[in-house]
Amino acid sequence: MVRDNIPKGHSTAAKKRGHDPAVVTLKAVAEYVQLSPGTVSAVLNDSPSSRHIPEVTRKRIVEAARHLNYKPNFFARYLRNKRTYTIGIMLNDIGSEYGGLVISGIEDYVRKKDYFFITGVHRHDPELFARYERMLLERGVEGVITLDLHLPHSVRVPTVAIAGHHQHEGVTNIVLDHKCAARLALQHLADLGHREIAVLKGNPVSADSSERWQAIAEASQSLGISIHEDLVVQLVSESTTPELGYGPTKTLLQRKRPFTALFAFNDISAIGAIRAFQEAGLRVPQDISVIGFDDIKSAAYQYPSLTTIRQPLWDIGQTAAKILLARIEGEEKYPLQVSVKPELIARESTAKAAR
Amino acid sequence: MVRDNIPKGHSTAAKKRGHDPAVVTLKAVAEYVQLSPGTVSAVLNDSPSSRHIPEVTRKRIVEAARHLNYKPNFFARYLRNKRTYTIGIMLNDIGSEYGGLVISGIEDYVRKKDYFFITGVHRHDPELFARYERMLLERGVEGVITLDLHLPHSVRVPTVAIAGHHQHEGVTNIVLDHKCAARLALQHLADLGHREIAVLKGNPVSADSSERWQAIAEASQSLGISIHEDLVVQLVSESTTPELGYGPTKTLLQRKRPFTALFAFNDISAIGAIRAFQEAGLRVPQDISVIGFDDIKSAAYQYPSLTTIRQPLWDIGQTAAKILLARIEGEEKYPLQVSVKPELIARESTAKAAR
DNA sequence: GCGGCATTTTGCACCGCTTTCAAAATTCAG
DNA sequence: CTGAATTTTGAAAGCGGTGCAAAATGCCGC
Repeated sequence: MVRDNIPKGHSTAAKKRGHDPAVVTLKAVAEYVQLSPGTVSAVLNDSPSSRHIPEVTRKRIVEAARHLNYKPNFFARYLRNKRTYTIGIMLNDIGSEYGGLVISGIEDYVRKKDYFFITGVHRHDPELFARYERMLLERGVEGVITLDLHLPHSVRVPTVAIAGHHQHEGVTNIVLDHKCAARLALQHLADLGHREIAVLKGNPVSADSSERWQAIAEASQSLGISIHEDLVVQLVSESTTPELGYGPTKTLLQRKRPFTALFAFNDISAIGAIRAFQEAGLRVPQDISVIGFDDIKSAAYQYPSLTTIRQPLWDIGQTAAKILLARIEGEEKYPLQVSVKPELIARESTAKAAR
Repeated sequence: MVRDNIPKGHSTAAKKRGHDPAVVTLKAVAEYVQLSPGTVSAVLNDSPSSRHIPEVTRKRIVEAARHLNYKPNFFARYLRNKRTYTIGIMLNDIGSEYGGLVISGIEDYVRKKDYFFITGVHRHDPELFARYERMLLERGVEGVITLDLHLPHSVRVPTVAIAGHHQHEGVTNIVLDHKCAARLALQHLADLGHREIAVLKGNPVSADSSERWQAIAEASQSLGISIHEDLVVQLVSESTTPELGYGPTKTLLQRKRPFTALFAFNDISAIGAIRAFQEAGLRVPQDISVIGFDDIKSAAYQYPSLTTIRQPLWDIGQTAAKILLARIEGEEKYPLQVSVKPELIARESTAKAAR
């Protein structure tokens, strides 16, 4: 497996512990231009106290800094300024399309504002959450965005909770309009003639599970569709792969209660559900219609392509970042809650009810 | 959309610039126990110089620290120790299953060792790479793992390049045995009677593209299968969704040259390809066999489930982390290259050739 | 009661940068 | 040519820790 080893002439971590002459400090620049560090610092930061520094000196300093390739030490600088221009993102898992889309929206915005982000992976485990919360704060994040998390308490920096439902001090919740989502989905199924509808209910550790289920229950009532308890299955896995929906759908089929449509908790579980149906010899959508949730990119490329309730995930990320950075930059007003609208994306996985 | 705004009594970033009395410093602990900061530091770090500190004092200090909830300031500490216990991960995109699996392997290992990781998102864009390289180094990463990247130069900290093919100073490359992979895939197809095989060739920005194609070309030769140039399509999108393979497969079909099997660059493009085939009225695997690459979790839940060449992605992440942390902890020997073996996972998307 | 040794504890310099304040240098009015 | 006004620069404190040389304290026997 291993092809080759070579010994290196110098150690790495050990080396750094002393003074590394390769790294250019402010003092080095100051010596180079024969001025004091204070003056150099003032010029390079264009600080108010540098108002009176003559143009020639200024230019001399700037050029020396460039020439020596001076990079201010991030840590030393923090010690004075208490700024890191960094936000923390607390998410379930790094490999899911859901999280990927949201982060992409966040990244795009914070990059434009010259901020950086670091991630903590909670995996819905309170201990992991606590660990990463500590690490993010230790590293000076100036704000936090959480994804799909029941925040146990408010964090000591400004926070935006995507899919957050508990109102903590200092936290903005960004939530989808679940009532609307449920209505869109169930109306769509009802219009196609479905009356016996099964539901994959989210794992309680997922932040949206309870609200979404609530909304489905209400909407089904008002549409006069009753959802039999035998047709409701709770997702139990914490996987972010189709496995999430595969097992529970098998369970559902075992119950032998007939149904013509399935409303899955999200697209990824819908994909697993379709797999389970097809293994059972049921065709989607001819025998069973399936509707997902989220509209991840893959949904459109499944066969059959997935009808789903779209969440504007990228925009949600963007919005979260925008609100957070505004607060970090001193804005004192912030929304307690931002509600976003879902959209029905009708594709191939839903069709007229068989009967 | 916005539900409510409230004004806050105090600003955030501004507040931090002064001295925040809420945060417990070493000095505060020292005052509390009526000892000097030096003594407290020595005890809390269990440093060699604390040898002579009596057990009672030691206990008193430790308890005070716990009681006051003292947390050493990460930045101040760095300034002395030059340690961050943090590695950087440079990856294409945060929402892909491929990257997710690798990171999961990395995370698992570094967490056990009490390290932390921060990510940079290069999106195969040299400018973005440079930007995030700077930011990671600025923030004191002690090592870097790159994923699916043509590293333009060696980094000034220990580096492990997953799917790295260029030998840079101080870099360990972890590579898959592509010859073996190509042989496994083509032999499998040949055994099923396929002779006209199409290939989705990776986008050149992907690190493995060239080696993989090379290996396929060689293996096909030695198996006596010739791959016609009309049956080779280059992936051009930089998407990490099935879209990646969908368009190119349409192109392939337009060329009208018959084939019975497709070897996709990876699973995600294979999924897009299958979609394209099915839209064209071609059944997989009855009309066309499709084989993917990577064995991401979703592969098993597609319909048809995907035959693929498995890369042990989680293990690769784990191995990368292990090698990197060993170097950071002072190990001077390290492998220049680690080669890992692929595996054929035969599922439903491949079958006997139609003719 | 005191020197001498061992045990505890304390200053202090430094990591690299920012910022204030005062001093030095220069210019200018009279 | 003097003194004030203005421009330019430097010295120093401090952010929060670490680590070491040196000081303070305690304890022993004589």
